[in-house]
Amino acid sequence: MATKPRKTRGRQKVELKRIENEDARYVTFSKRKLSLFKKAAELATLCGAEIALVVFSPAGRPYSLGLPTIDEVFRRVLSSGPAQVGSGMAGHSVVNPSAEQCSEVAKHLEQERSRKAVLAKRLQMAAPPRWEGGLDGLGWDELLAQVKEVQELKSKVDSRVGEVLLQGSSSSTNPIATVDAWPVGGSAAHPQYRPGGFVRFDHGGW
Amino acid sequence: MATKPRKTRGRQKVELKRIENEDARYVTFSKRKLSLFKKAAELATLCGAEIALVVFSPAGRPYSLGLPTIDEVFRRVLSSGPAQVGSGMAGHSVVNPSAEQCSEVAKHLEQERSRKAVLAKRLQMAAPPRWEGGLDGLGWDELLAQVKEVQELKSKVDSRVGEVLLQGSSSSTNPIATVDAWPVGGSAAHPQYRPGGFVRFDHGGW
DNA sequence: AACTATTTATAAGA
DNA sequence: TTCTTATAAATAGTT
Repeated sequence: MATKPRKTRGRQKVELKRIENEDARYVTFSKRKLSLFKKAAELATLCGAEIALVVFSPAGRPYSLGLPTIDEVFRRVLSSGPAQVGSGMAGHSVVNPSAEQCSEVAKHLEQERSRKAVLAKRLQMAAPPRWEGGLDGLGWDELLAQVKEVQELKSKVDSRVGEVLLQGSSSSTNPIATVDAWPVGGSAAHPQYRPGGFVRFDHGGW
Repeated sequence: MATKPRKTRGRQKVELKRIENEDARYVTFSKRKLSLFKKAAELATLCGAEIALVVFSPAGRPYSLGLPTIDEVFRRVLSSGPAQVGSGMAGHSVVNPSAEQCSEVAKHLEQERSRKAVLAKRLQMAAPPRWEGGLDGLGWDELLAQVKEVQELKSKVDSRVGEVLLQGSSSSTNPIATVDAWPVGGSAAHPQYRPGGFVRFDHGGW
């Protein structure tokens, strides 16, 4: 009988060098970024590891993930116990922090919050910073600060994204969330919150 | 004939929750951390993405990866062109930065260097910071600063680690490098540089 | 640390 | 971009 005509060649072994074809590079970036975040989230959940991950797309768009949440780290510092990190954010116990500790943390949180507000506005006003061009005027400290701010701004949603990524197991028909660190266009790319489900961000292609 | 006695049960589907058995958790952490870093390095190489990744082990040991190098980012900012990131650090062209830009960057680098020296010493003196306990006295800013410093301190070696990870393809018999963000014991865990090869860090088991 | 049987990730193609 | 399919890789459980 005739040789069976394969529908695809299956996964091909790929050379570890820059993908020159732009379309292919974009597609690969999207796919691999997603699974990288997924793997990171899995590592955090399975092993109780803390993870911070920032990825800049070839076009300069930032994506970030932070586990656990900033606030959660705070609680852990307060409780200063061995504290379970493992199963996501669930089941964490705060062991009666002293009044002094509380005010200390409250102060920090307050500072962070106001700084966030300022920077959030600034980021919305300014064109999205890119690695390609437009960074000439910035010093290293400013670059780092910007990355840091992005992480902070996104930490909350990111932690939820982490949960979502973990839910989306092998057989996922679910849409899986990715994070766009800041609004890309003027209005088209705002995050869409879904009450009972997960947080999804449009990221304008990639 | 008799049923073939399987040597192993093969890979088992695993539940996405904290691994309670300590030994298994450590082993899994080691394995998965390695491949996470590998995947990150691959994404950077294949798609020209910039990546920063920090992982705290369940015991609080930090591992980090930064692609490309801090210095490289600097050069890219200077040249402010589209700049190729793809194939690692190779083939990058600096397009004649102005004298003003040079001194600007030199200043920043100088600052970073002195801060590094100070913090490197401090980190060596102090017990390795852990998420579990011992962080009560630190504010959020200090925590972040510490993570940041770690990233900076390791950026150079990390970029090399990235290269090594990429070389170690499927059939790797090569030892593969991991990064320990700071010396663990008093003297036992210093990085071992190998001129022509790669950088390897002992990380005390995991 | 090495070994396999399986599960996952993914390169191509549609 | 999303779905499919064949194959490359990652990895859980053992030794």
